[in-house]
Amino acid sequence: MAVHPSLLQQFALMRLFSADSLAQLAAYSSTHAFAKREVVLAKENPSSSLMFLLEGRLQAIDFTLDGREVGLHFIEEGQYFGEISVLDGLPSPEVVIATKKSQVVMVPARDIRSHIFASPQAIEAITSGLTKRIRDQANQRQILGIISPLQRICALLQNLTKEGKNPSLIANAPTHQEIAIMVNLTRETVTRAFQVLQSQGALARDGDDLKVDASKLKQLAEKSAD
Amino acid sequence: MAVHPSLLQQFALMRLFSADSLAQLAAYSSTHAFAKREVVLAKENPSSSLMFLLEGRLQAIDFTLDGREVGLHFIEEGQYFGEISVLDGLPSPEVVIATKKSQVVMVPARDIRSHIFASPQAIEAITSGLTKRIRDQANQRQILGIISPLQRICALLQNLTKEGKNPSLIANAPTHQEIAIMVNLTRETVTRAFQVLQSQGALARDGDDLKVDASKLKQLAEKSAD
DNA sequence: CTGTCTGTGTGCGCACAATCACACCTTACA
DNA sequence: TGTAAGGTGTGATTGTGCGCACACAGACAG
Repeated sequence: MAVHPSLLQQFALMRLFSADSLAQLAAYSSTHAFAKREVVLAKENPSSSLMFLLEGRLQAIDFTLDGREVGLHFIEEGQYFGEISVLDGLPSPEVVIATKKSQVVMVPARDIRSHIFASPQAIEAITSGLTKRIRDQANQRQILGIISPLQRICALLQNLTKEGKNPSLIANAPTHQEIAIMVNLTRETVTRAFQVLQSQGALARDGDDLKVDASKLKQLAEKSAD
Repeated sequence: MAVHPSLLQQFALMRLFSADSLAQLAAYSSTHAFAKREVVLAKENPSSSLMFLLEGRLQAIDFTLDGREVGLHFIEEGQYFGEISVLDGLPSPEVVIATKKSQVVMVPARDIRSHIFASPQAIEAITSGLTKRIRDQANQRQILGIISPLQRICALLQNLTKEGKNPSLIANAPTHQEIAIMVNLTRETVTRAFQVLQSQGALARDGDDLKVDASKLKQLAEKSAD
């Protein structure tokens, strides 16, 4: 329990609060370590917190009735999550799991909720975070409307390049399986699509990263007929 | 231009504002009529407004690169839409079209935005509206993870019954086509699935409405093997 | 250096939804 | 009342992603 206020200042959202508020929140916050594959946030979780990813990599997922995983989005270092429950007090709409060893800072919902609504800057930041989320989901939904698996994957890869700074590099590339559940495909189909992309020179592996040829990717994304 | 304040009071969100604010907003608001199929809100629309559906029925959709429609959600009488643009000032993430003759009330973004952030009740209502939207989208995404078309349709129908008050009736039932784009199927596949549901007694047409047997639907949704 | 575990590559057959084509039946409105 | 137009029903064909099976490579620990 209790972290140093400077830890919270690592995160853009928290920098919007006064030093007083920060100190107060820091007193109730805590850090937790998660091993790869571990569940960070479950759907039924009643004791909710606003969470910040200090280190590692997470994926928000859900499960269909028949037990299949569906991928919702990735969470990178510095991003926060769990806001939905904090804001409306309902159980989380998604499960968050660690795709690698991770460190998470948790700020209890009951402590931070009032601070958020009390600060004009904070509530603006939170709402614009929510609208971004809605835009991303709509965009992801649009990708699923594409018939061709290869094009779906291209579209997803384009999104991933946009999230990072470097448009020709995807750092800490997700596994084929992680990609597969994002675009409603099986791992095998992703593997096969990657073969094609690599043979076309649109994609290359570089250790944990993926090198991307943005223009070639765009071509393939637009028309698969070849 | 300029509507009567009592018109705005039709909508739950607007009742959170003071009489003064309402009168002010009403002065800048306007109503618009849309024919079936007409575009109510386009993606590029720069002059955004917060919009309220007074009468009729709308569907928020998007288009894939190859020109196919994807369905995002339905908008029923009394609901508002277009908040995303109003809040973050960016273009709309979706296209809204009228699925029947409709009446829409528009309140210009620049006028209402400050009122929203100034009222604690309003901003709470808006954020909980946003979180609901995110939950709905996540749920919809989960449905798309289901392999069996029939089960996908069952899951969607269950959602539609939850939205209305009567759990065994879907009023103003969408067309097969409108359903198809919601769950990534063709119109024909929806037609054929409906045959099955009707033969099982899980579904029955009643003019513009659909009668639903919730328990039978649930059974079918959980296991299609039959 | 051995064993285990996780991620990736690959072949093959089958189920099944997309696609195209057309017929039917309401509804709307000239 | 006639005449579109929009929505629905239906068959035949075909492409193709899924599923399963197994092989292989690298990482990591003991």
